[in-house]
Amino acid sequence: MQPDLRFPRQARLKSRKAIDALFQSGKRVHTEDFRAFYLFRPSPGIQIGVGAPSRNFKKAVDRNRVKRLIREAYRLDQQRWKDRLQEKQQGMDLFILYTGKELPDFSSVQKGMIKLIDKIFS
RNA sequence: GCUACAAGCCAGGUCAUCGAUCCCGCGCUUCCAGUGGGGUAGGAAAGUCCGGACAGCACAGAGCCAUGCACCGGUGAAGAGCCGGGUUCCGUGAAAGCGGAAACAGACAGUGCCACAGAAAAUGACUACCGUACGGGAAACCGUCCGGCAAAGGUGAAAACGUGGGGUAAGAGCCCACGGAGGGUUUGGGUGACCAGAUCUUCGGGUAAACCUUGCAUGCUGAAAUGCCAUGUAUAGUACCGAUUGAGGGCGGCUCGUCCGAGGUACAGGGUAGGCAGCUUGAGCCCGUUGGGUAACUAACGGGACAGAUCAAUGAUGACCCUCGACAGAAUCCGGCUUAUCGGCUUGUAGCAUUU
RNA sequence: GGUCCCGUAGUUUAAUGGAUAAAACGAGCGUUUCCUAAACGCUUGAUCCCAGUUCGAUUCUGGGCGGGACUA
Repeated sequence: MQPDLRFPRQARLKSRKAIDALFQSGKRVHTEDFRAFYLFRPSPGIQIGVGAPSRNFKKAVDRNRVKRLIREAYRLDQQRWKDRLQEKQQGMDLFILYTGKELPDFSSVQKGMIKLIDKIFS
């Protein structure tokens, strides 16, 4: 069966308030190139936001590129996240920051995301 | 054909799969899910350096301050932009000319400053030159005092109109000729800056991106503006000021005028920070034809295309082709300027080579 | 998005338009000590970049680059 690869507005972290709360009280996890803030909540579903610091990427073009790669990697692999959440019977808010200094390519972002999942759910 | 310069233009393409956002249609009337179609980064989107539109501030008054601009004409909504012209300077040249550059009002309104060097850096006098007197000496001449003078010397970034002649004790725009510069009056040409000339007069630098003077202009704040809806709290506490004897405020500052005016300021603390409008089609842009203008630009007609997100879309992956892809990402919108930029195309100018 | 400020040795500060750019701390070397510290002496090293104004710019003007603050 064809997996659902859509990435509608509801799946994104939309509220500034929610983002502030996530940064204030969410848990954080690091891998070598990523940092994730996350917060489990009882209501089902997942909302995700992405970011790239202007400290590491001075040009807006590069920041856009990084954010697009992360978003795309999540979109194509979102079933993996949903399955894990299904096991825990919870929903979550998630914010992923790219903290590496070099502009990544798509496959390295994909690998990094898989490491993140393992770290968060282990 | 190659090279250099200038101006203008383009800013990899195609296919497949999976997405995002906006608009239109279908969907059950609306909404939602779903579904079909279409649009979706730039020449600089950048810097925020100028100029506006738009919005708000009760009216947007007077004076002073402050700020900005600074040859003339045109263009345009406007400008520190653009176009044309003038002047000055630079390059080239025998010259005519050609090419380039310029924050280009005033140093004859006033004040300040000009290191080192030099006598002196602005009513100049060290050496030198000249004269009288006195002293010495046979004389040439030397010394001292007083006076004259500003040609010569050296210093410096800059030294007191230049050259030649007359003149004189020695000299000097002191006088004359030619030339240069400033000011007044005036004639002709030009819309004007200015140019050409006449006449009188003056001749001691530089610096205004030093203060300043003159002329002109400017109300301020910026889409986190602003309007509306929703949610929520505390109409509470402490201190000071004030209520017609007026606190405080009225969007650069001060003063005056005028208007509003019953609350204001500080401390501590509490709450909200969600949505809609503004928001994308406008003094618009591009192409073509004709007309006007040296040009910038403009008029008429015909045709064409227009991103609209709001935690923030405009993308990802794969394949193929080629010249192997630079700088770079909209956030209210326009007109300019500046800066970044791989490669390519067109036109013009100059030089070189080749062919006829 | 908007408004504003600042760039001087490795760091923190100075310097009327006059250049040999000053000081403290630091760093390096030396003296002293059995060794270290302290002390003393010596040395090192800078005006963010490009133009312009001026005889002459750290300073004045324009442009660029970099950093920072404020703003519902």
